[in-house]
Formats: sequence, C-alpha cells, structure tokens
Amino acid sequence: MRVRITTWNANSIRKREKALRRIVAEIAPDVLCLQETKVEDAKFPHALASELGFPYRWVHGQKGYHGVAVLSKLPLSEPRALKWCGVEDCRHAVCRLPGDIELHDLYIPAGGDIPDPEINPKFAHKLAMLRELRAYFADRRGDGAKLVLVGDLNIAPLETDVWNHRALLDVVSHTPVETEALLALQKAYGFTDAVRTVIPPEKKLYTWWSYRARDWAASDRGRRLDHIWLSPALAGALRGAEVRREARGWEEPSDHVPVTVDLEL
DNA sequence: ATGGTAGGTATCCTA
Repeated sequence: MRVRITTWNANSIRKREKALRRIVAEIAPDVLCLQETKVEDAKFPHALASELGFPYRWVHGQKGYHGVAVLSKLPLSEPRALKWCGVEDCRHAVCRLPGDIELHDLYIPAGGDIPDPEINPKFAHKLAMLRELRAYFADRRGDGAKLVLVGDLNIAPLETDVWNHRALLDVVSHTPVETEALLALQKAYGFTDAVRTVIPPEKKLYTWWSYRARDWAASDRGRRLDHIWLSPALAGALRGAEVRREARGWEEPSDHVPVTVDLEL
C-alpha cells in the first residue's frame, strides 16, 4: 500500500480555500496534516474538507492561535491531543492510520524575537517544549512503533536549511541552542529526517519565506522550518519526498509551503 | 540598521 502524507502550515485555514484546492489537485495527498489553522473546531471548514475528499478528520484547534488538524482519505482512529509545558495550546495531534502508522502532527512555538530564555518567555517555552518532547520520545525509544512525525517545528537545523547560516546564528529558528535541541529530540528516538534522505543535505532547501520580503523568490531568504520524520520501523518505507516551493507564489499564499513524503507499506 | 506583510481580534498581539 502506497501512502502520500503532506504537511502544511496554512496560516489560517479559513483564508486558504484556493491553496487547499490546489494542494488537493496538484499533490493529491492521502493524508494532509495542517498547522496554524487558527480556528476553533466548530468553525473549521469541514464541508470544504469533505468536498475535497477527506471524510476522516482529526481537528484540534482554538480561537485565533495555533491549531493542528489531520485530514485523511484513509480511516483515521484513536485521535488524541498531547499537551506540553502545562499549557492548553492546541499544538500536537496524534492519530492512527492504516498500516499501523502512528501519526504525530506538531506545531512548535516560533519563540519570539530574542533568543534568550531569561528575558523572552516565548523562547523559554519553545526550549521547554523541545525538552518535554525529547523526554517523551526517549522513554519510547526501541518500542518498534511505526511513527510519522510531521509539522512546523519552527527550527531550521542544517546550515543549508537557511539562506545564510552565519547571519542567522543569532536569529530565532537557527540558533545553536535550538538546532541542538531539535537534533537531540530526533536522536532520542532514532528518527530519520525523511526529506533530507531524498534531497541531499548539501543542497539548500527552504519551506518558509517571510511575507515581509519585497520579492520572496528574488531575495530567496528562506528557512526549512517544516519537517517529516520517520521512526526506525518506517525508515525503509520511504519512496520519495518533495517541497512544493511554487506554492509560495500562489494566489493568497501561506508563508509556508507543503512538504510531502511517499511511503510504501 | 531598520522595517517590511499577513492574520486574528478588536486597536494590539503573533508570526
């Protein structure tokens, strides 16, 4: 069985009907994982999702901020929300898919502007959530589960994941304390970075470009903030991966573009 | 070095 999984930070799902339709038409994922839906569950565009061929949905949102959702053509079961740092934010949805896949859809805090946890509580929150996730997955190490972890992790871990490594070393999303924490989380369970397995780490690769650029494509000051990781039990199932860069140039775009993997189960 | 845009909510916060 072939399964295509796409992750996309929509930056408000209610503003993205056109982009959502293009993702379905041009990428055709079996499972679409969303972040920053920015809407409470009752106001989620369920009718649109249903029309686009996703009868199975795990929508976990809140008013105005954050929010994650899994839209699926395949039966989805055991929906669960995980909470971190004692906060009620909707940042982590878990569910089961056919083939015994356990899917984790994550939205890690952006972390504010100042990369100092002593004076910036948003950065402290980001680091604390990374620590808690690391402990959670370290506890599960070796359990043999078929995990897919996707989402906007808000960190660009590799030098080639940002447009200018040296210039971004003190910019939140690429500071050493963050990249080390993200790689430690990855290592704690033995996840592989699926996208970098297919697209070599030597190659520049971004999934996000700021809205503030005059010309995002010309300046190309991007960062790779959106990720798809596979557990050891699933690493061999990987058949392909892609980042849909053109989506940043679509009408009414999100600032993030869809990232996709193909798995053979 | 600075400020730039977008979205949600309600006039300011977050990214």
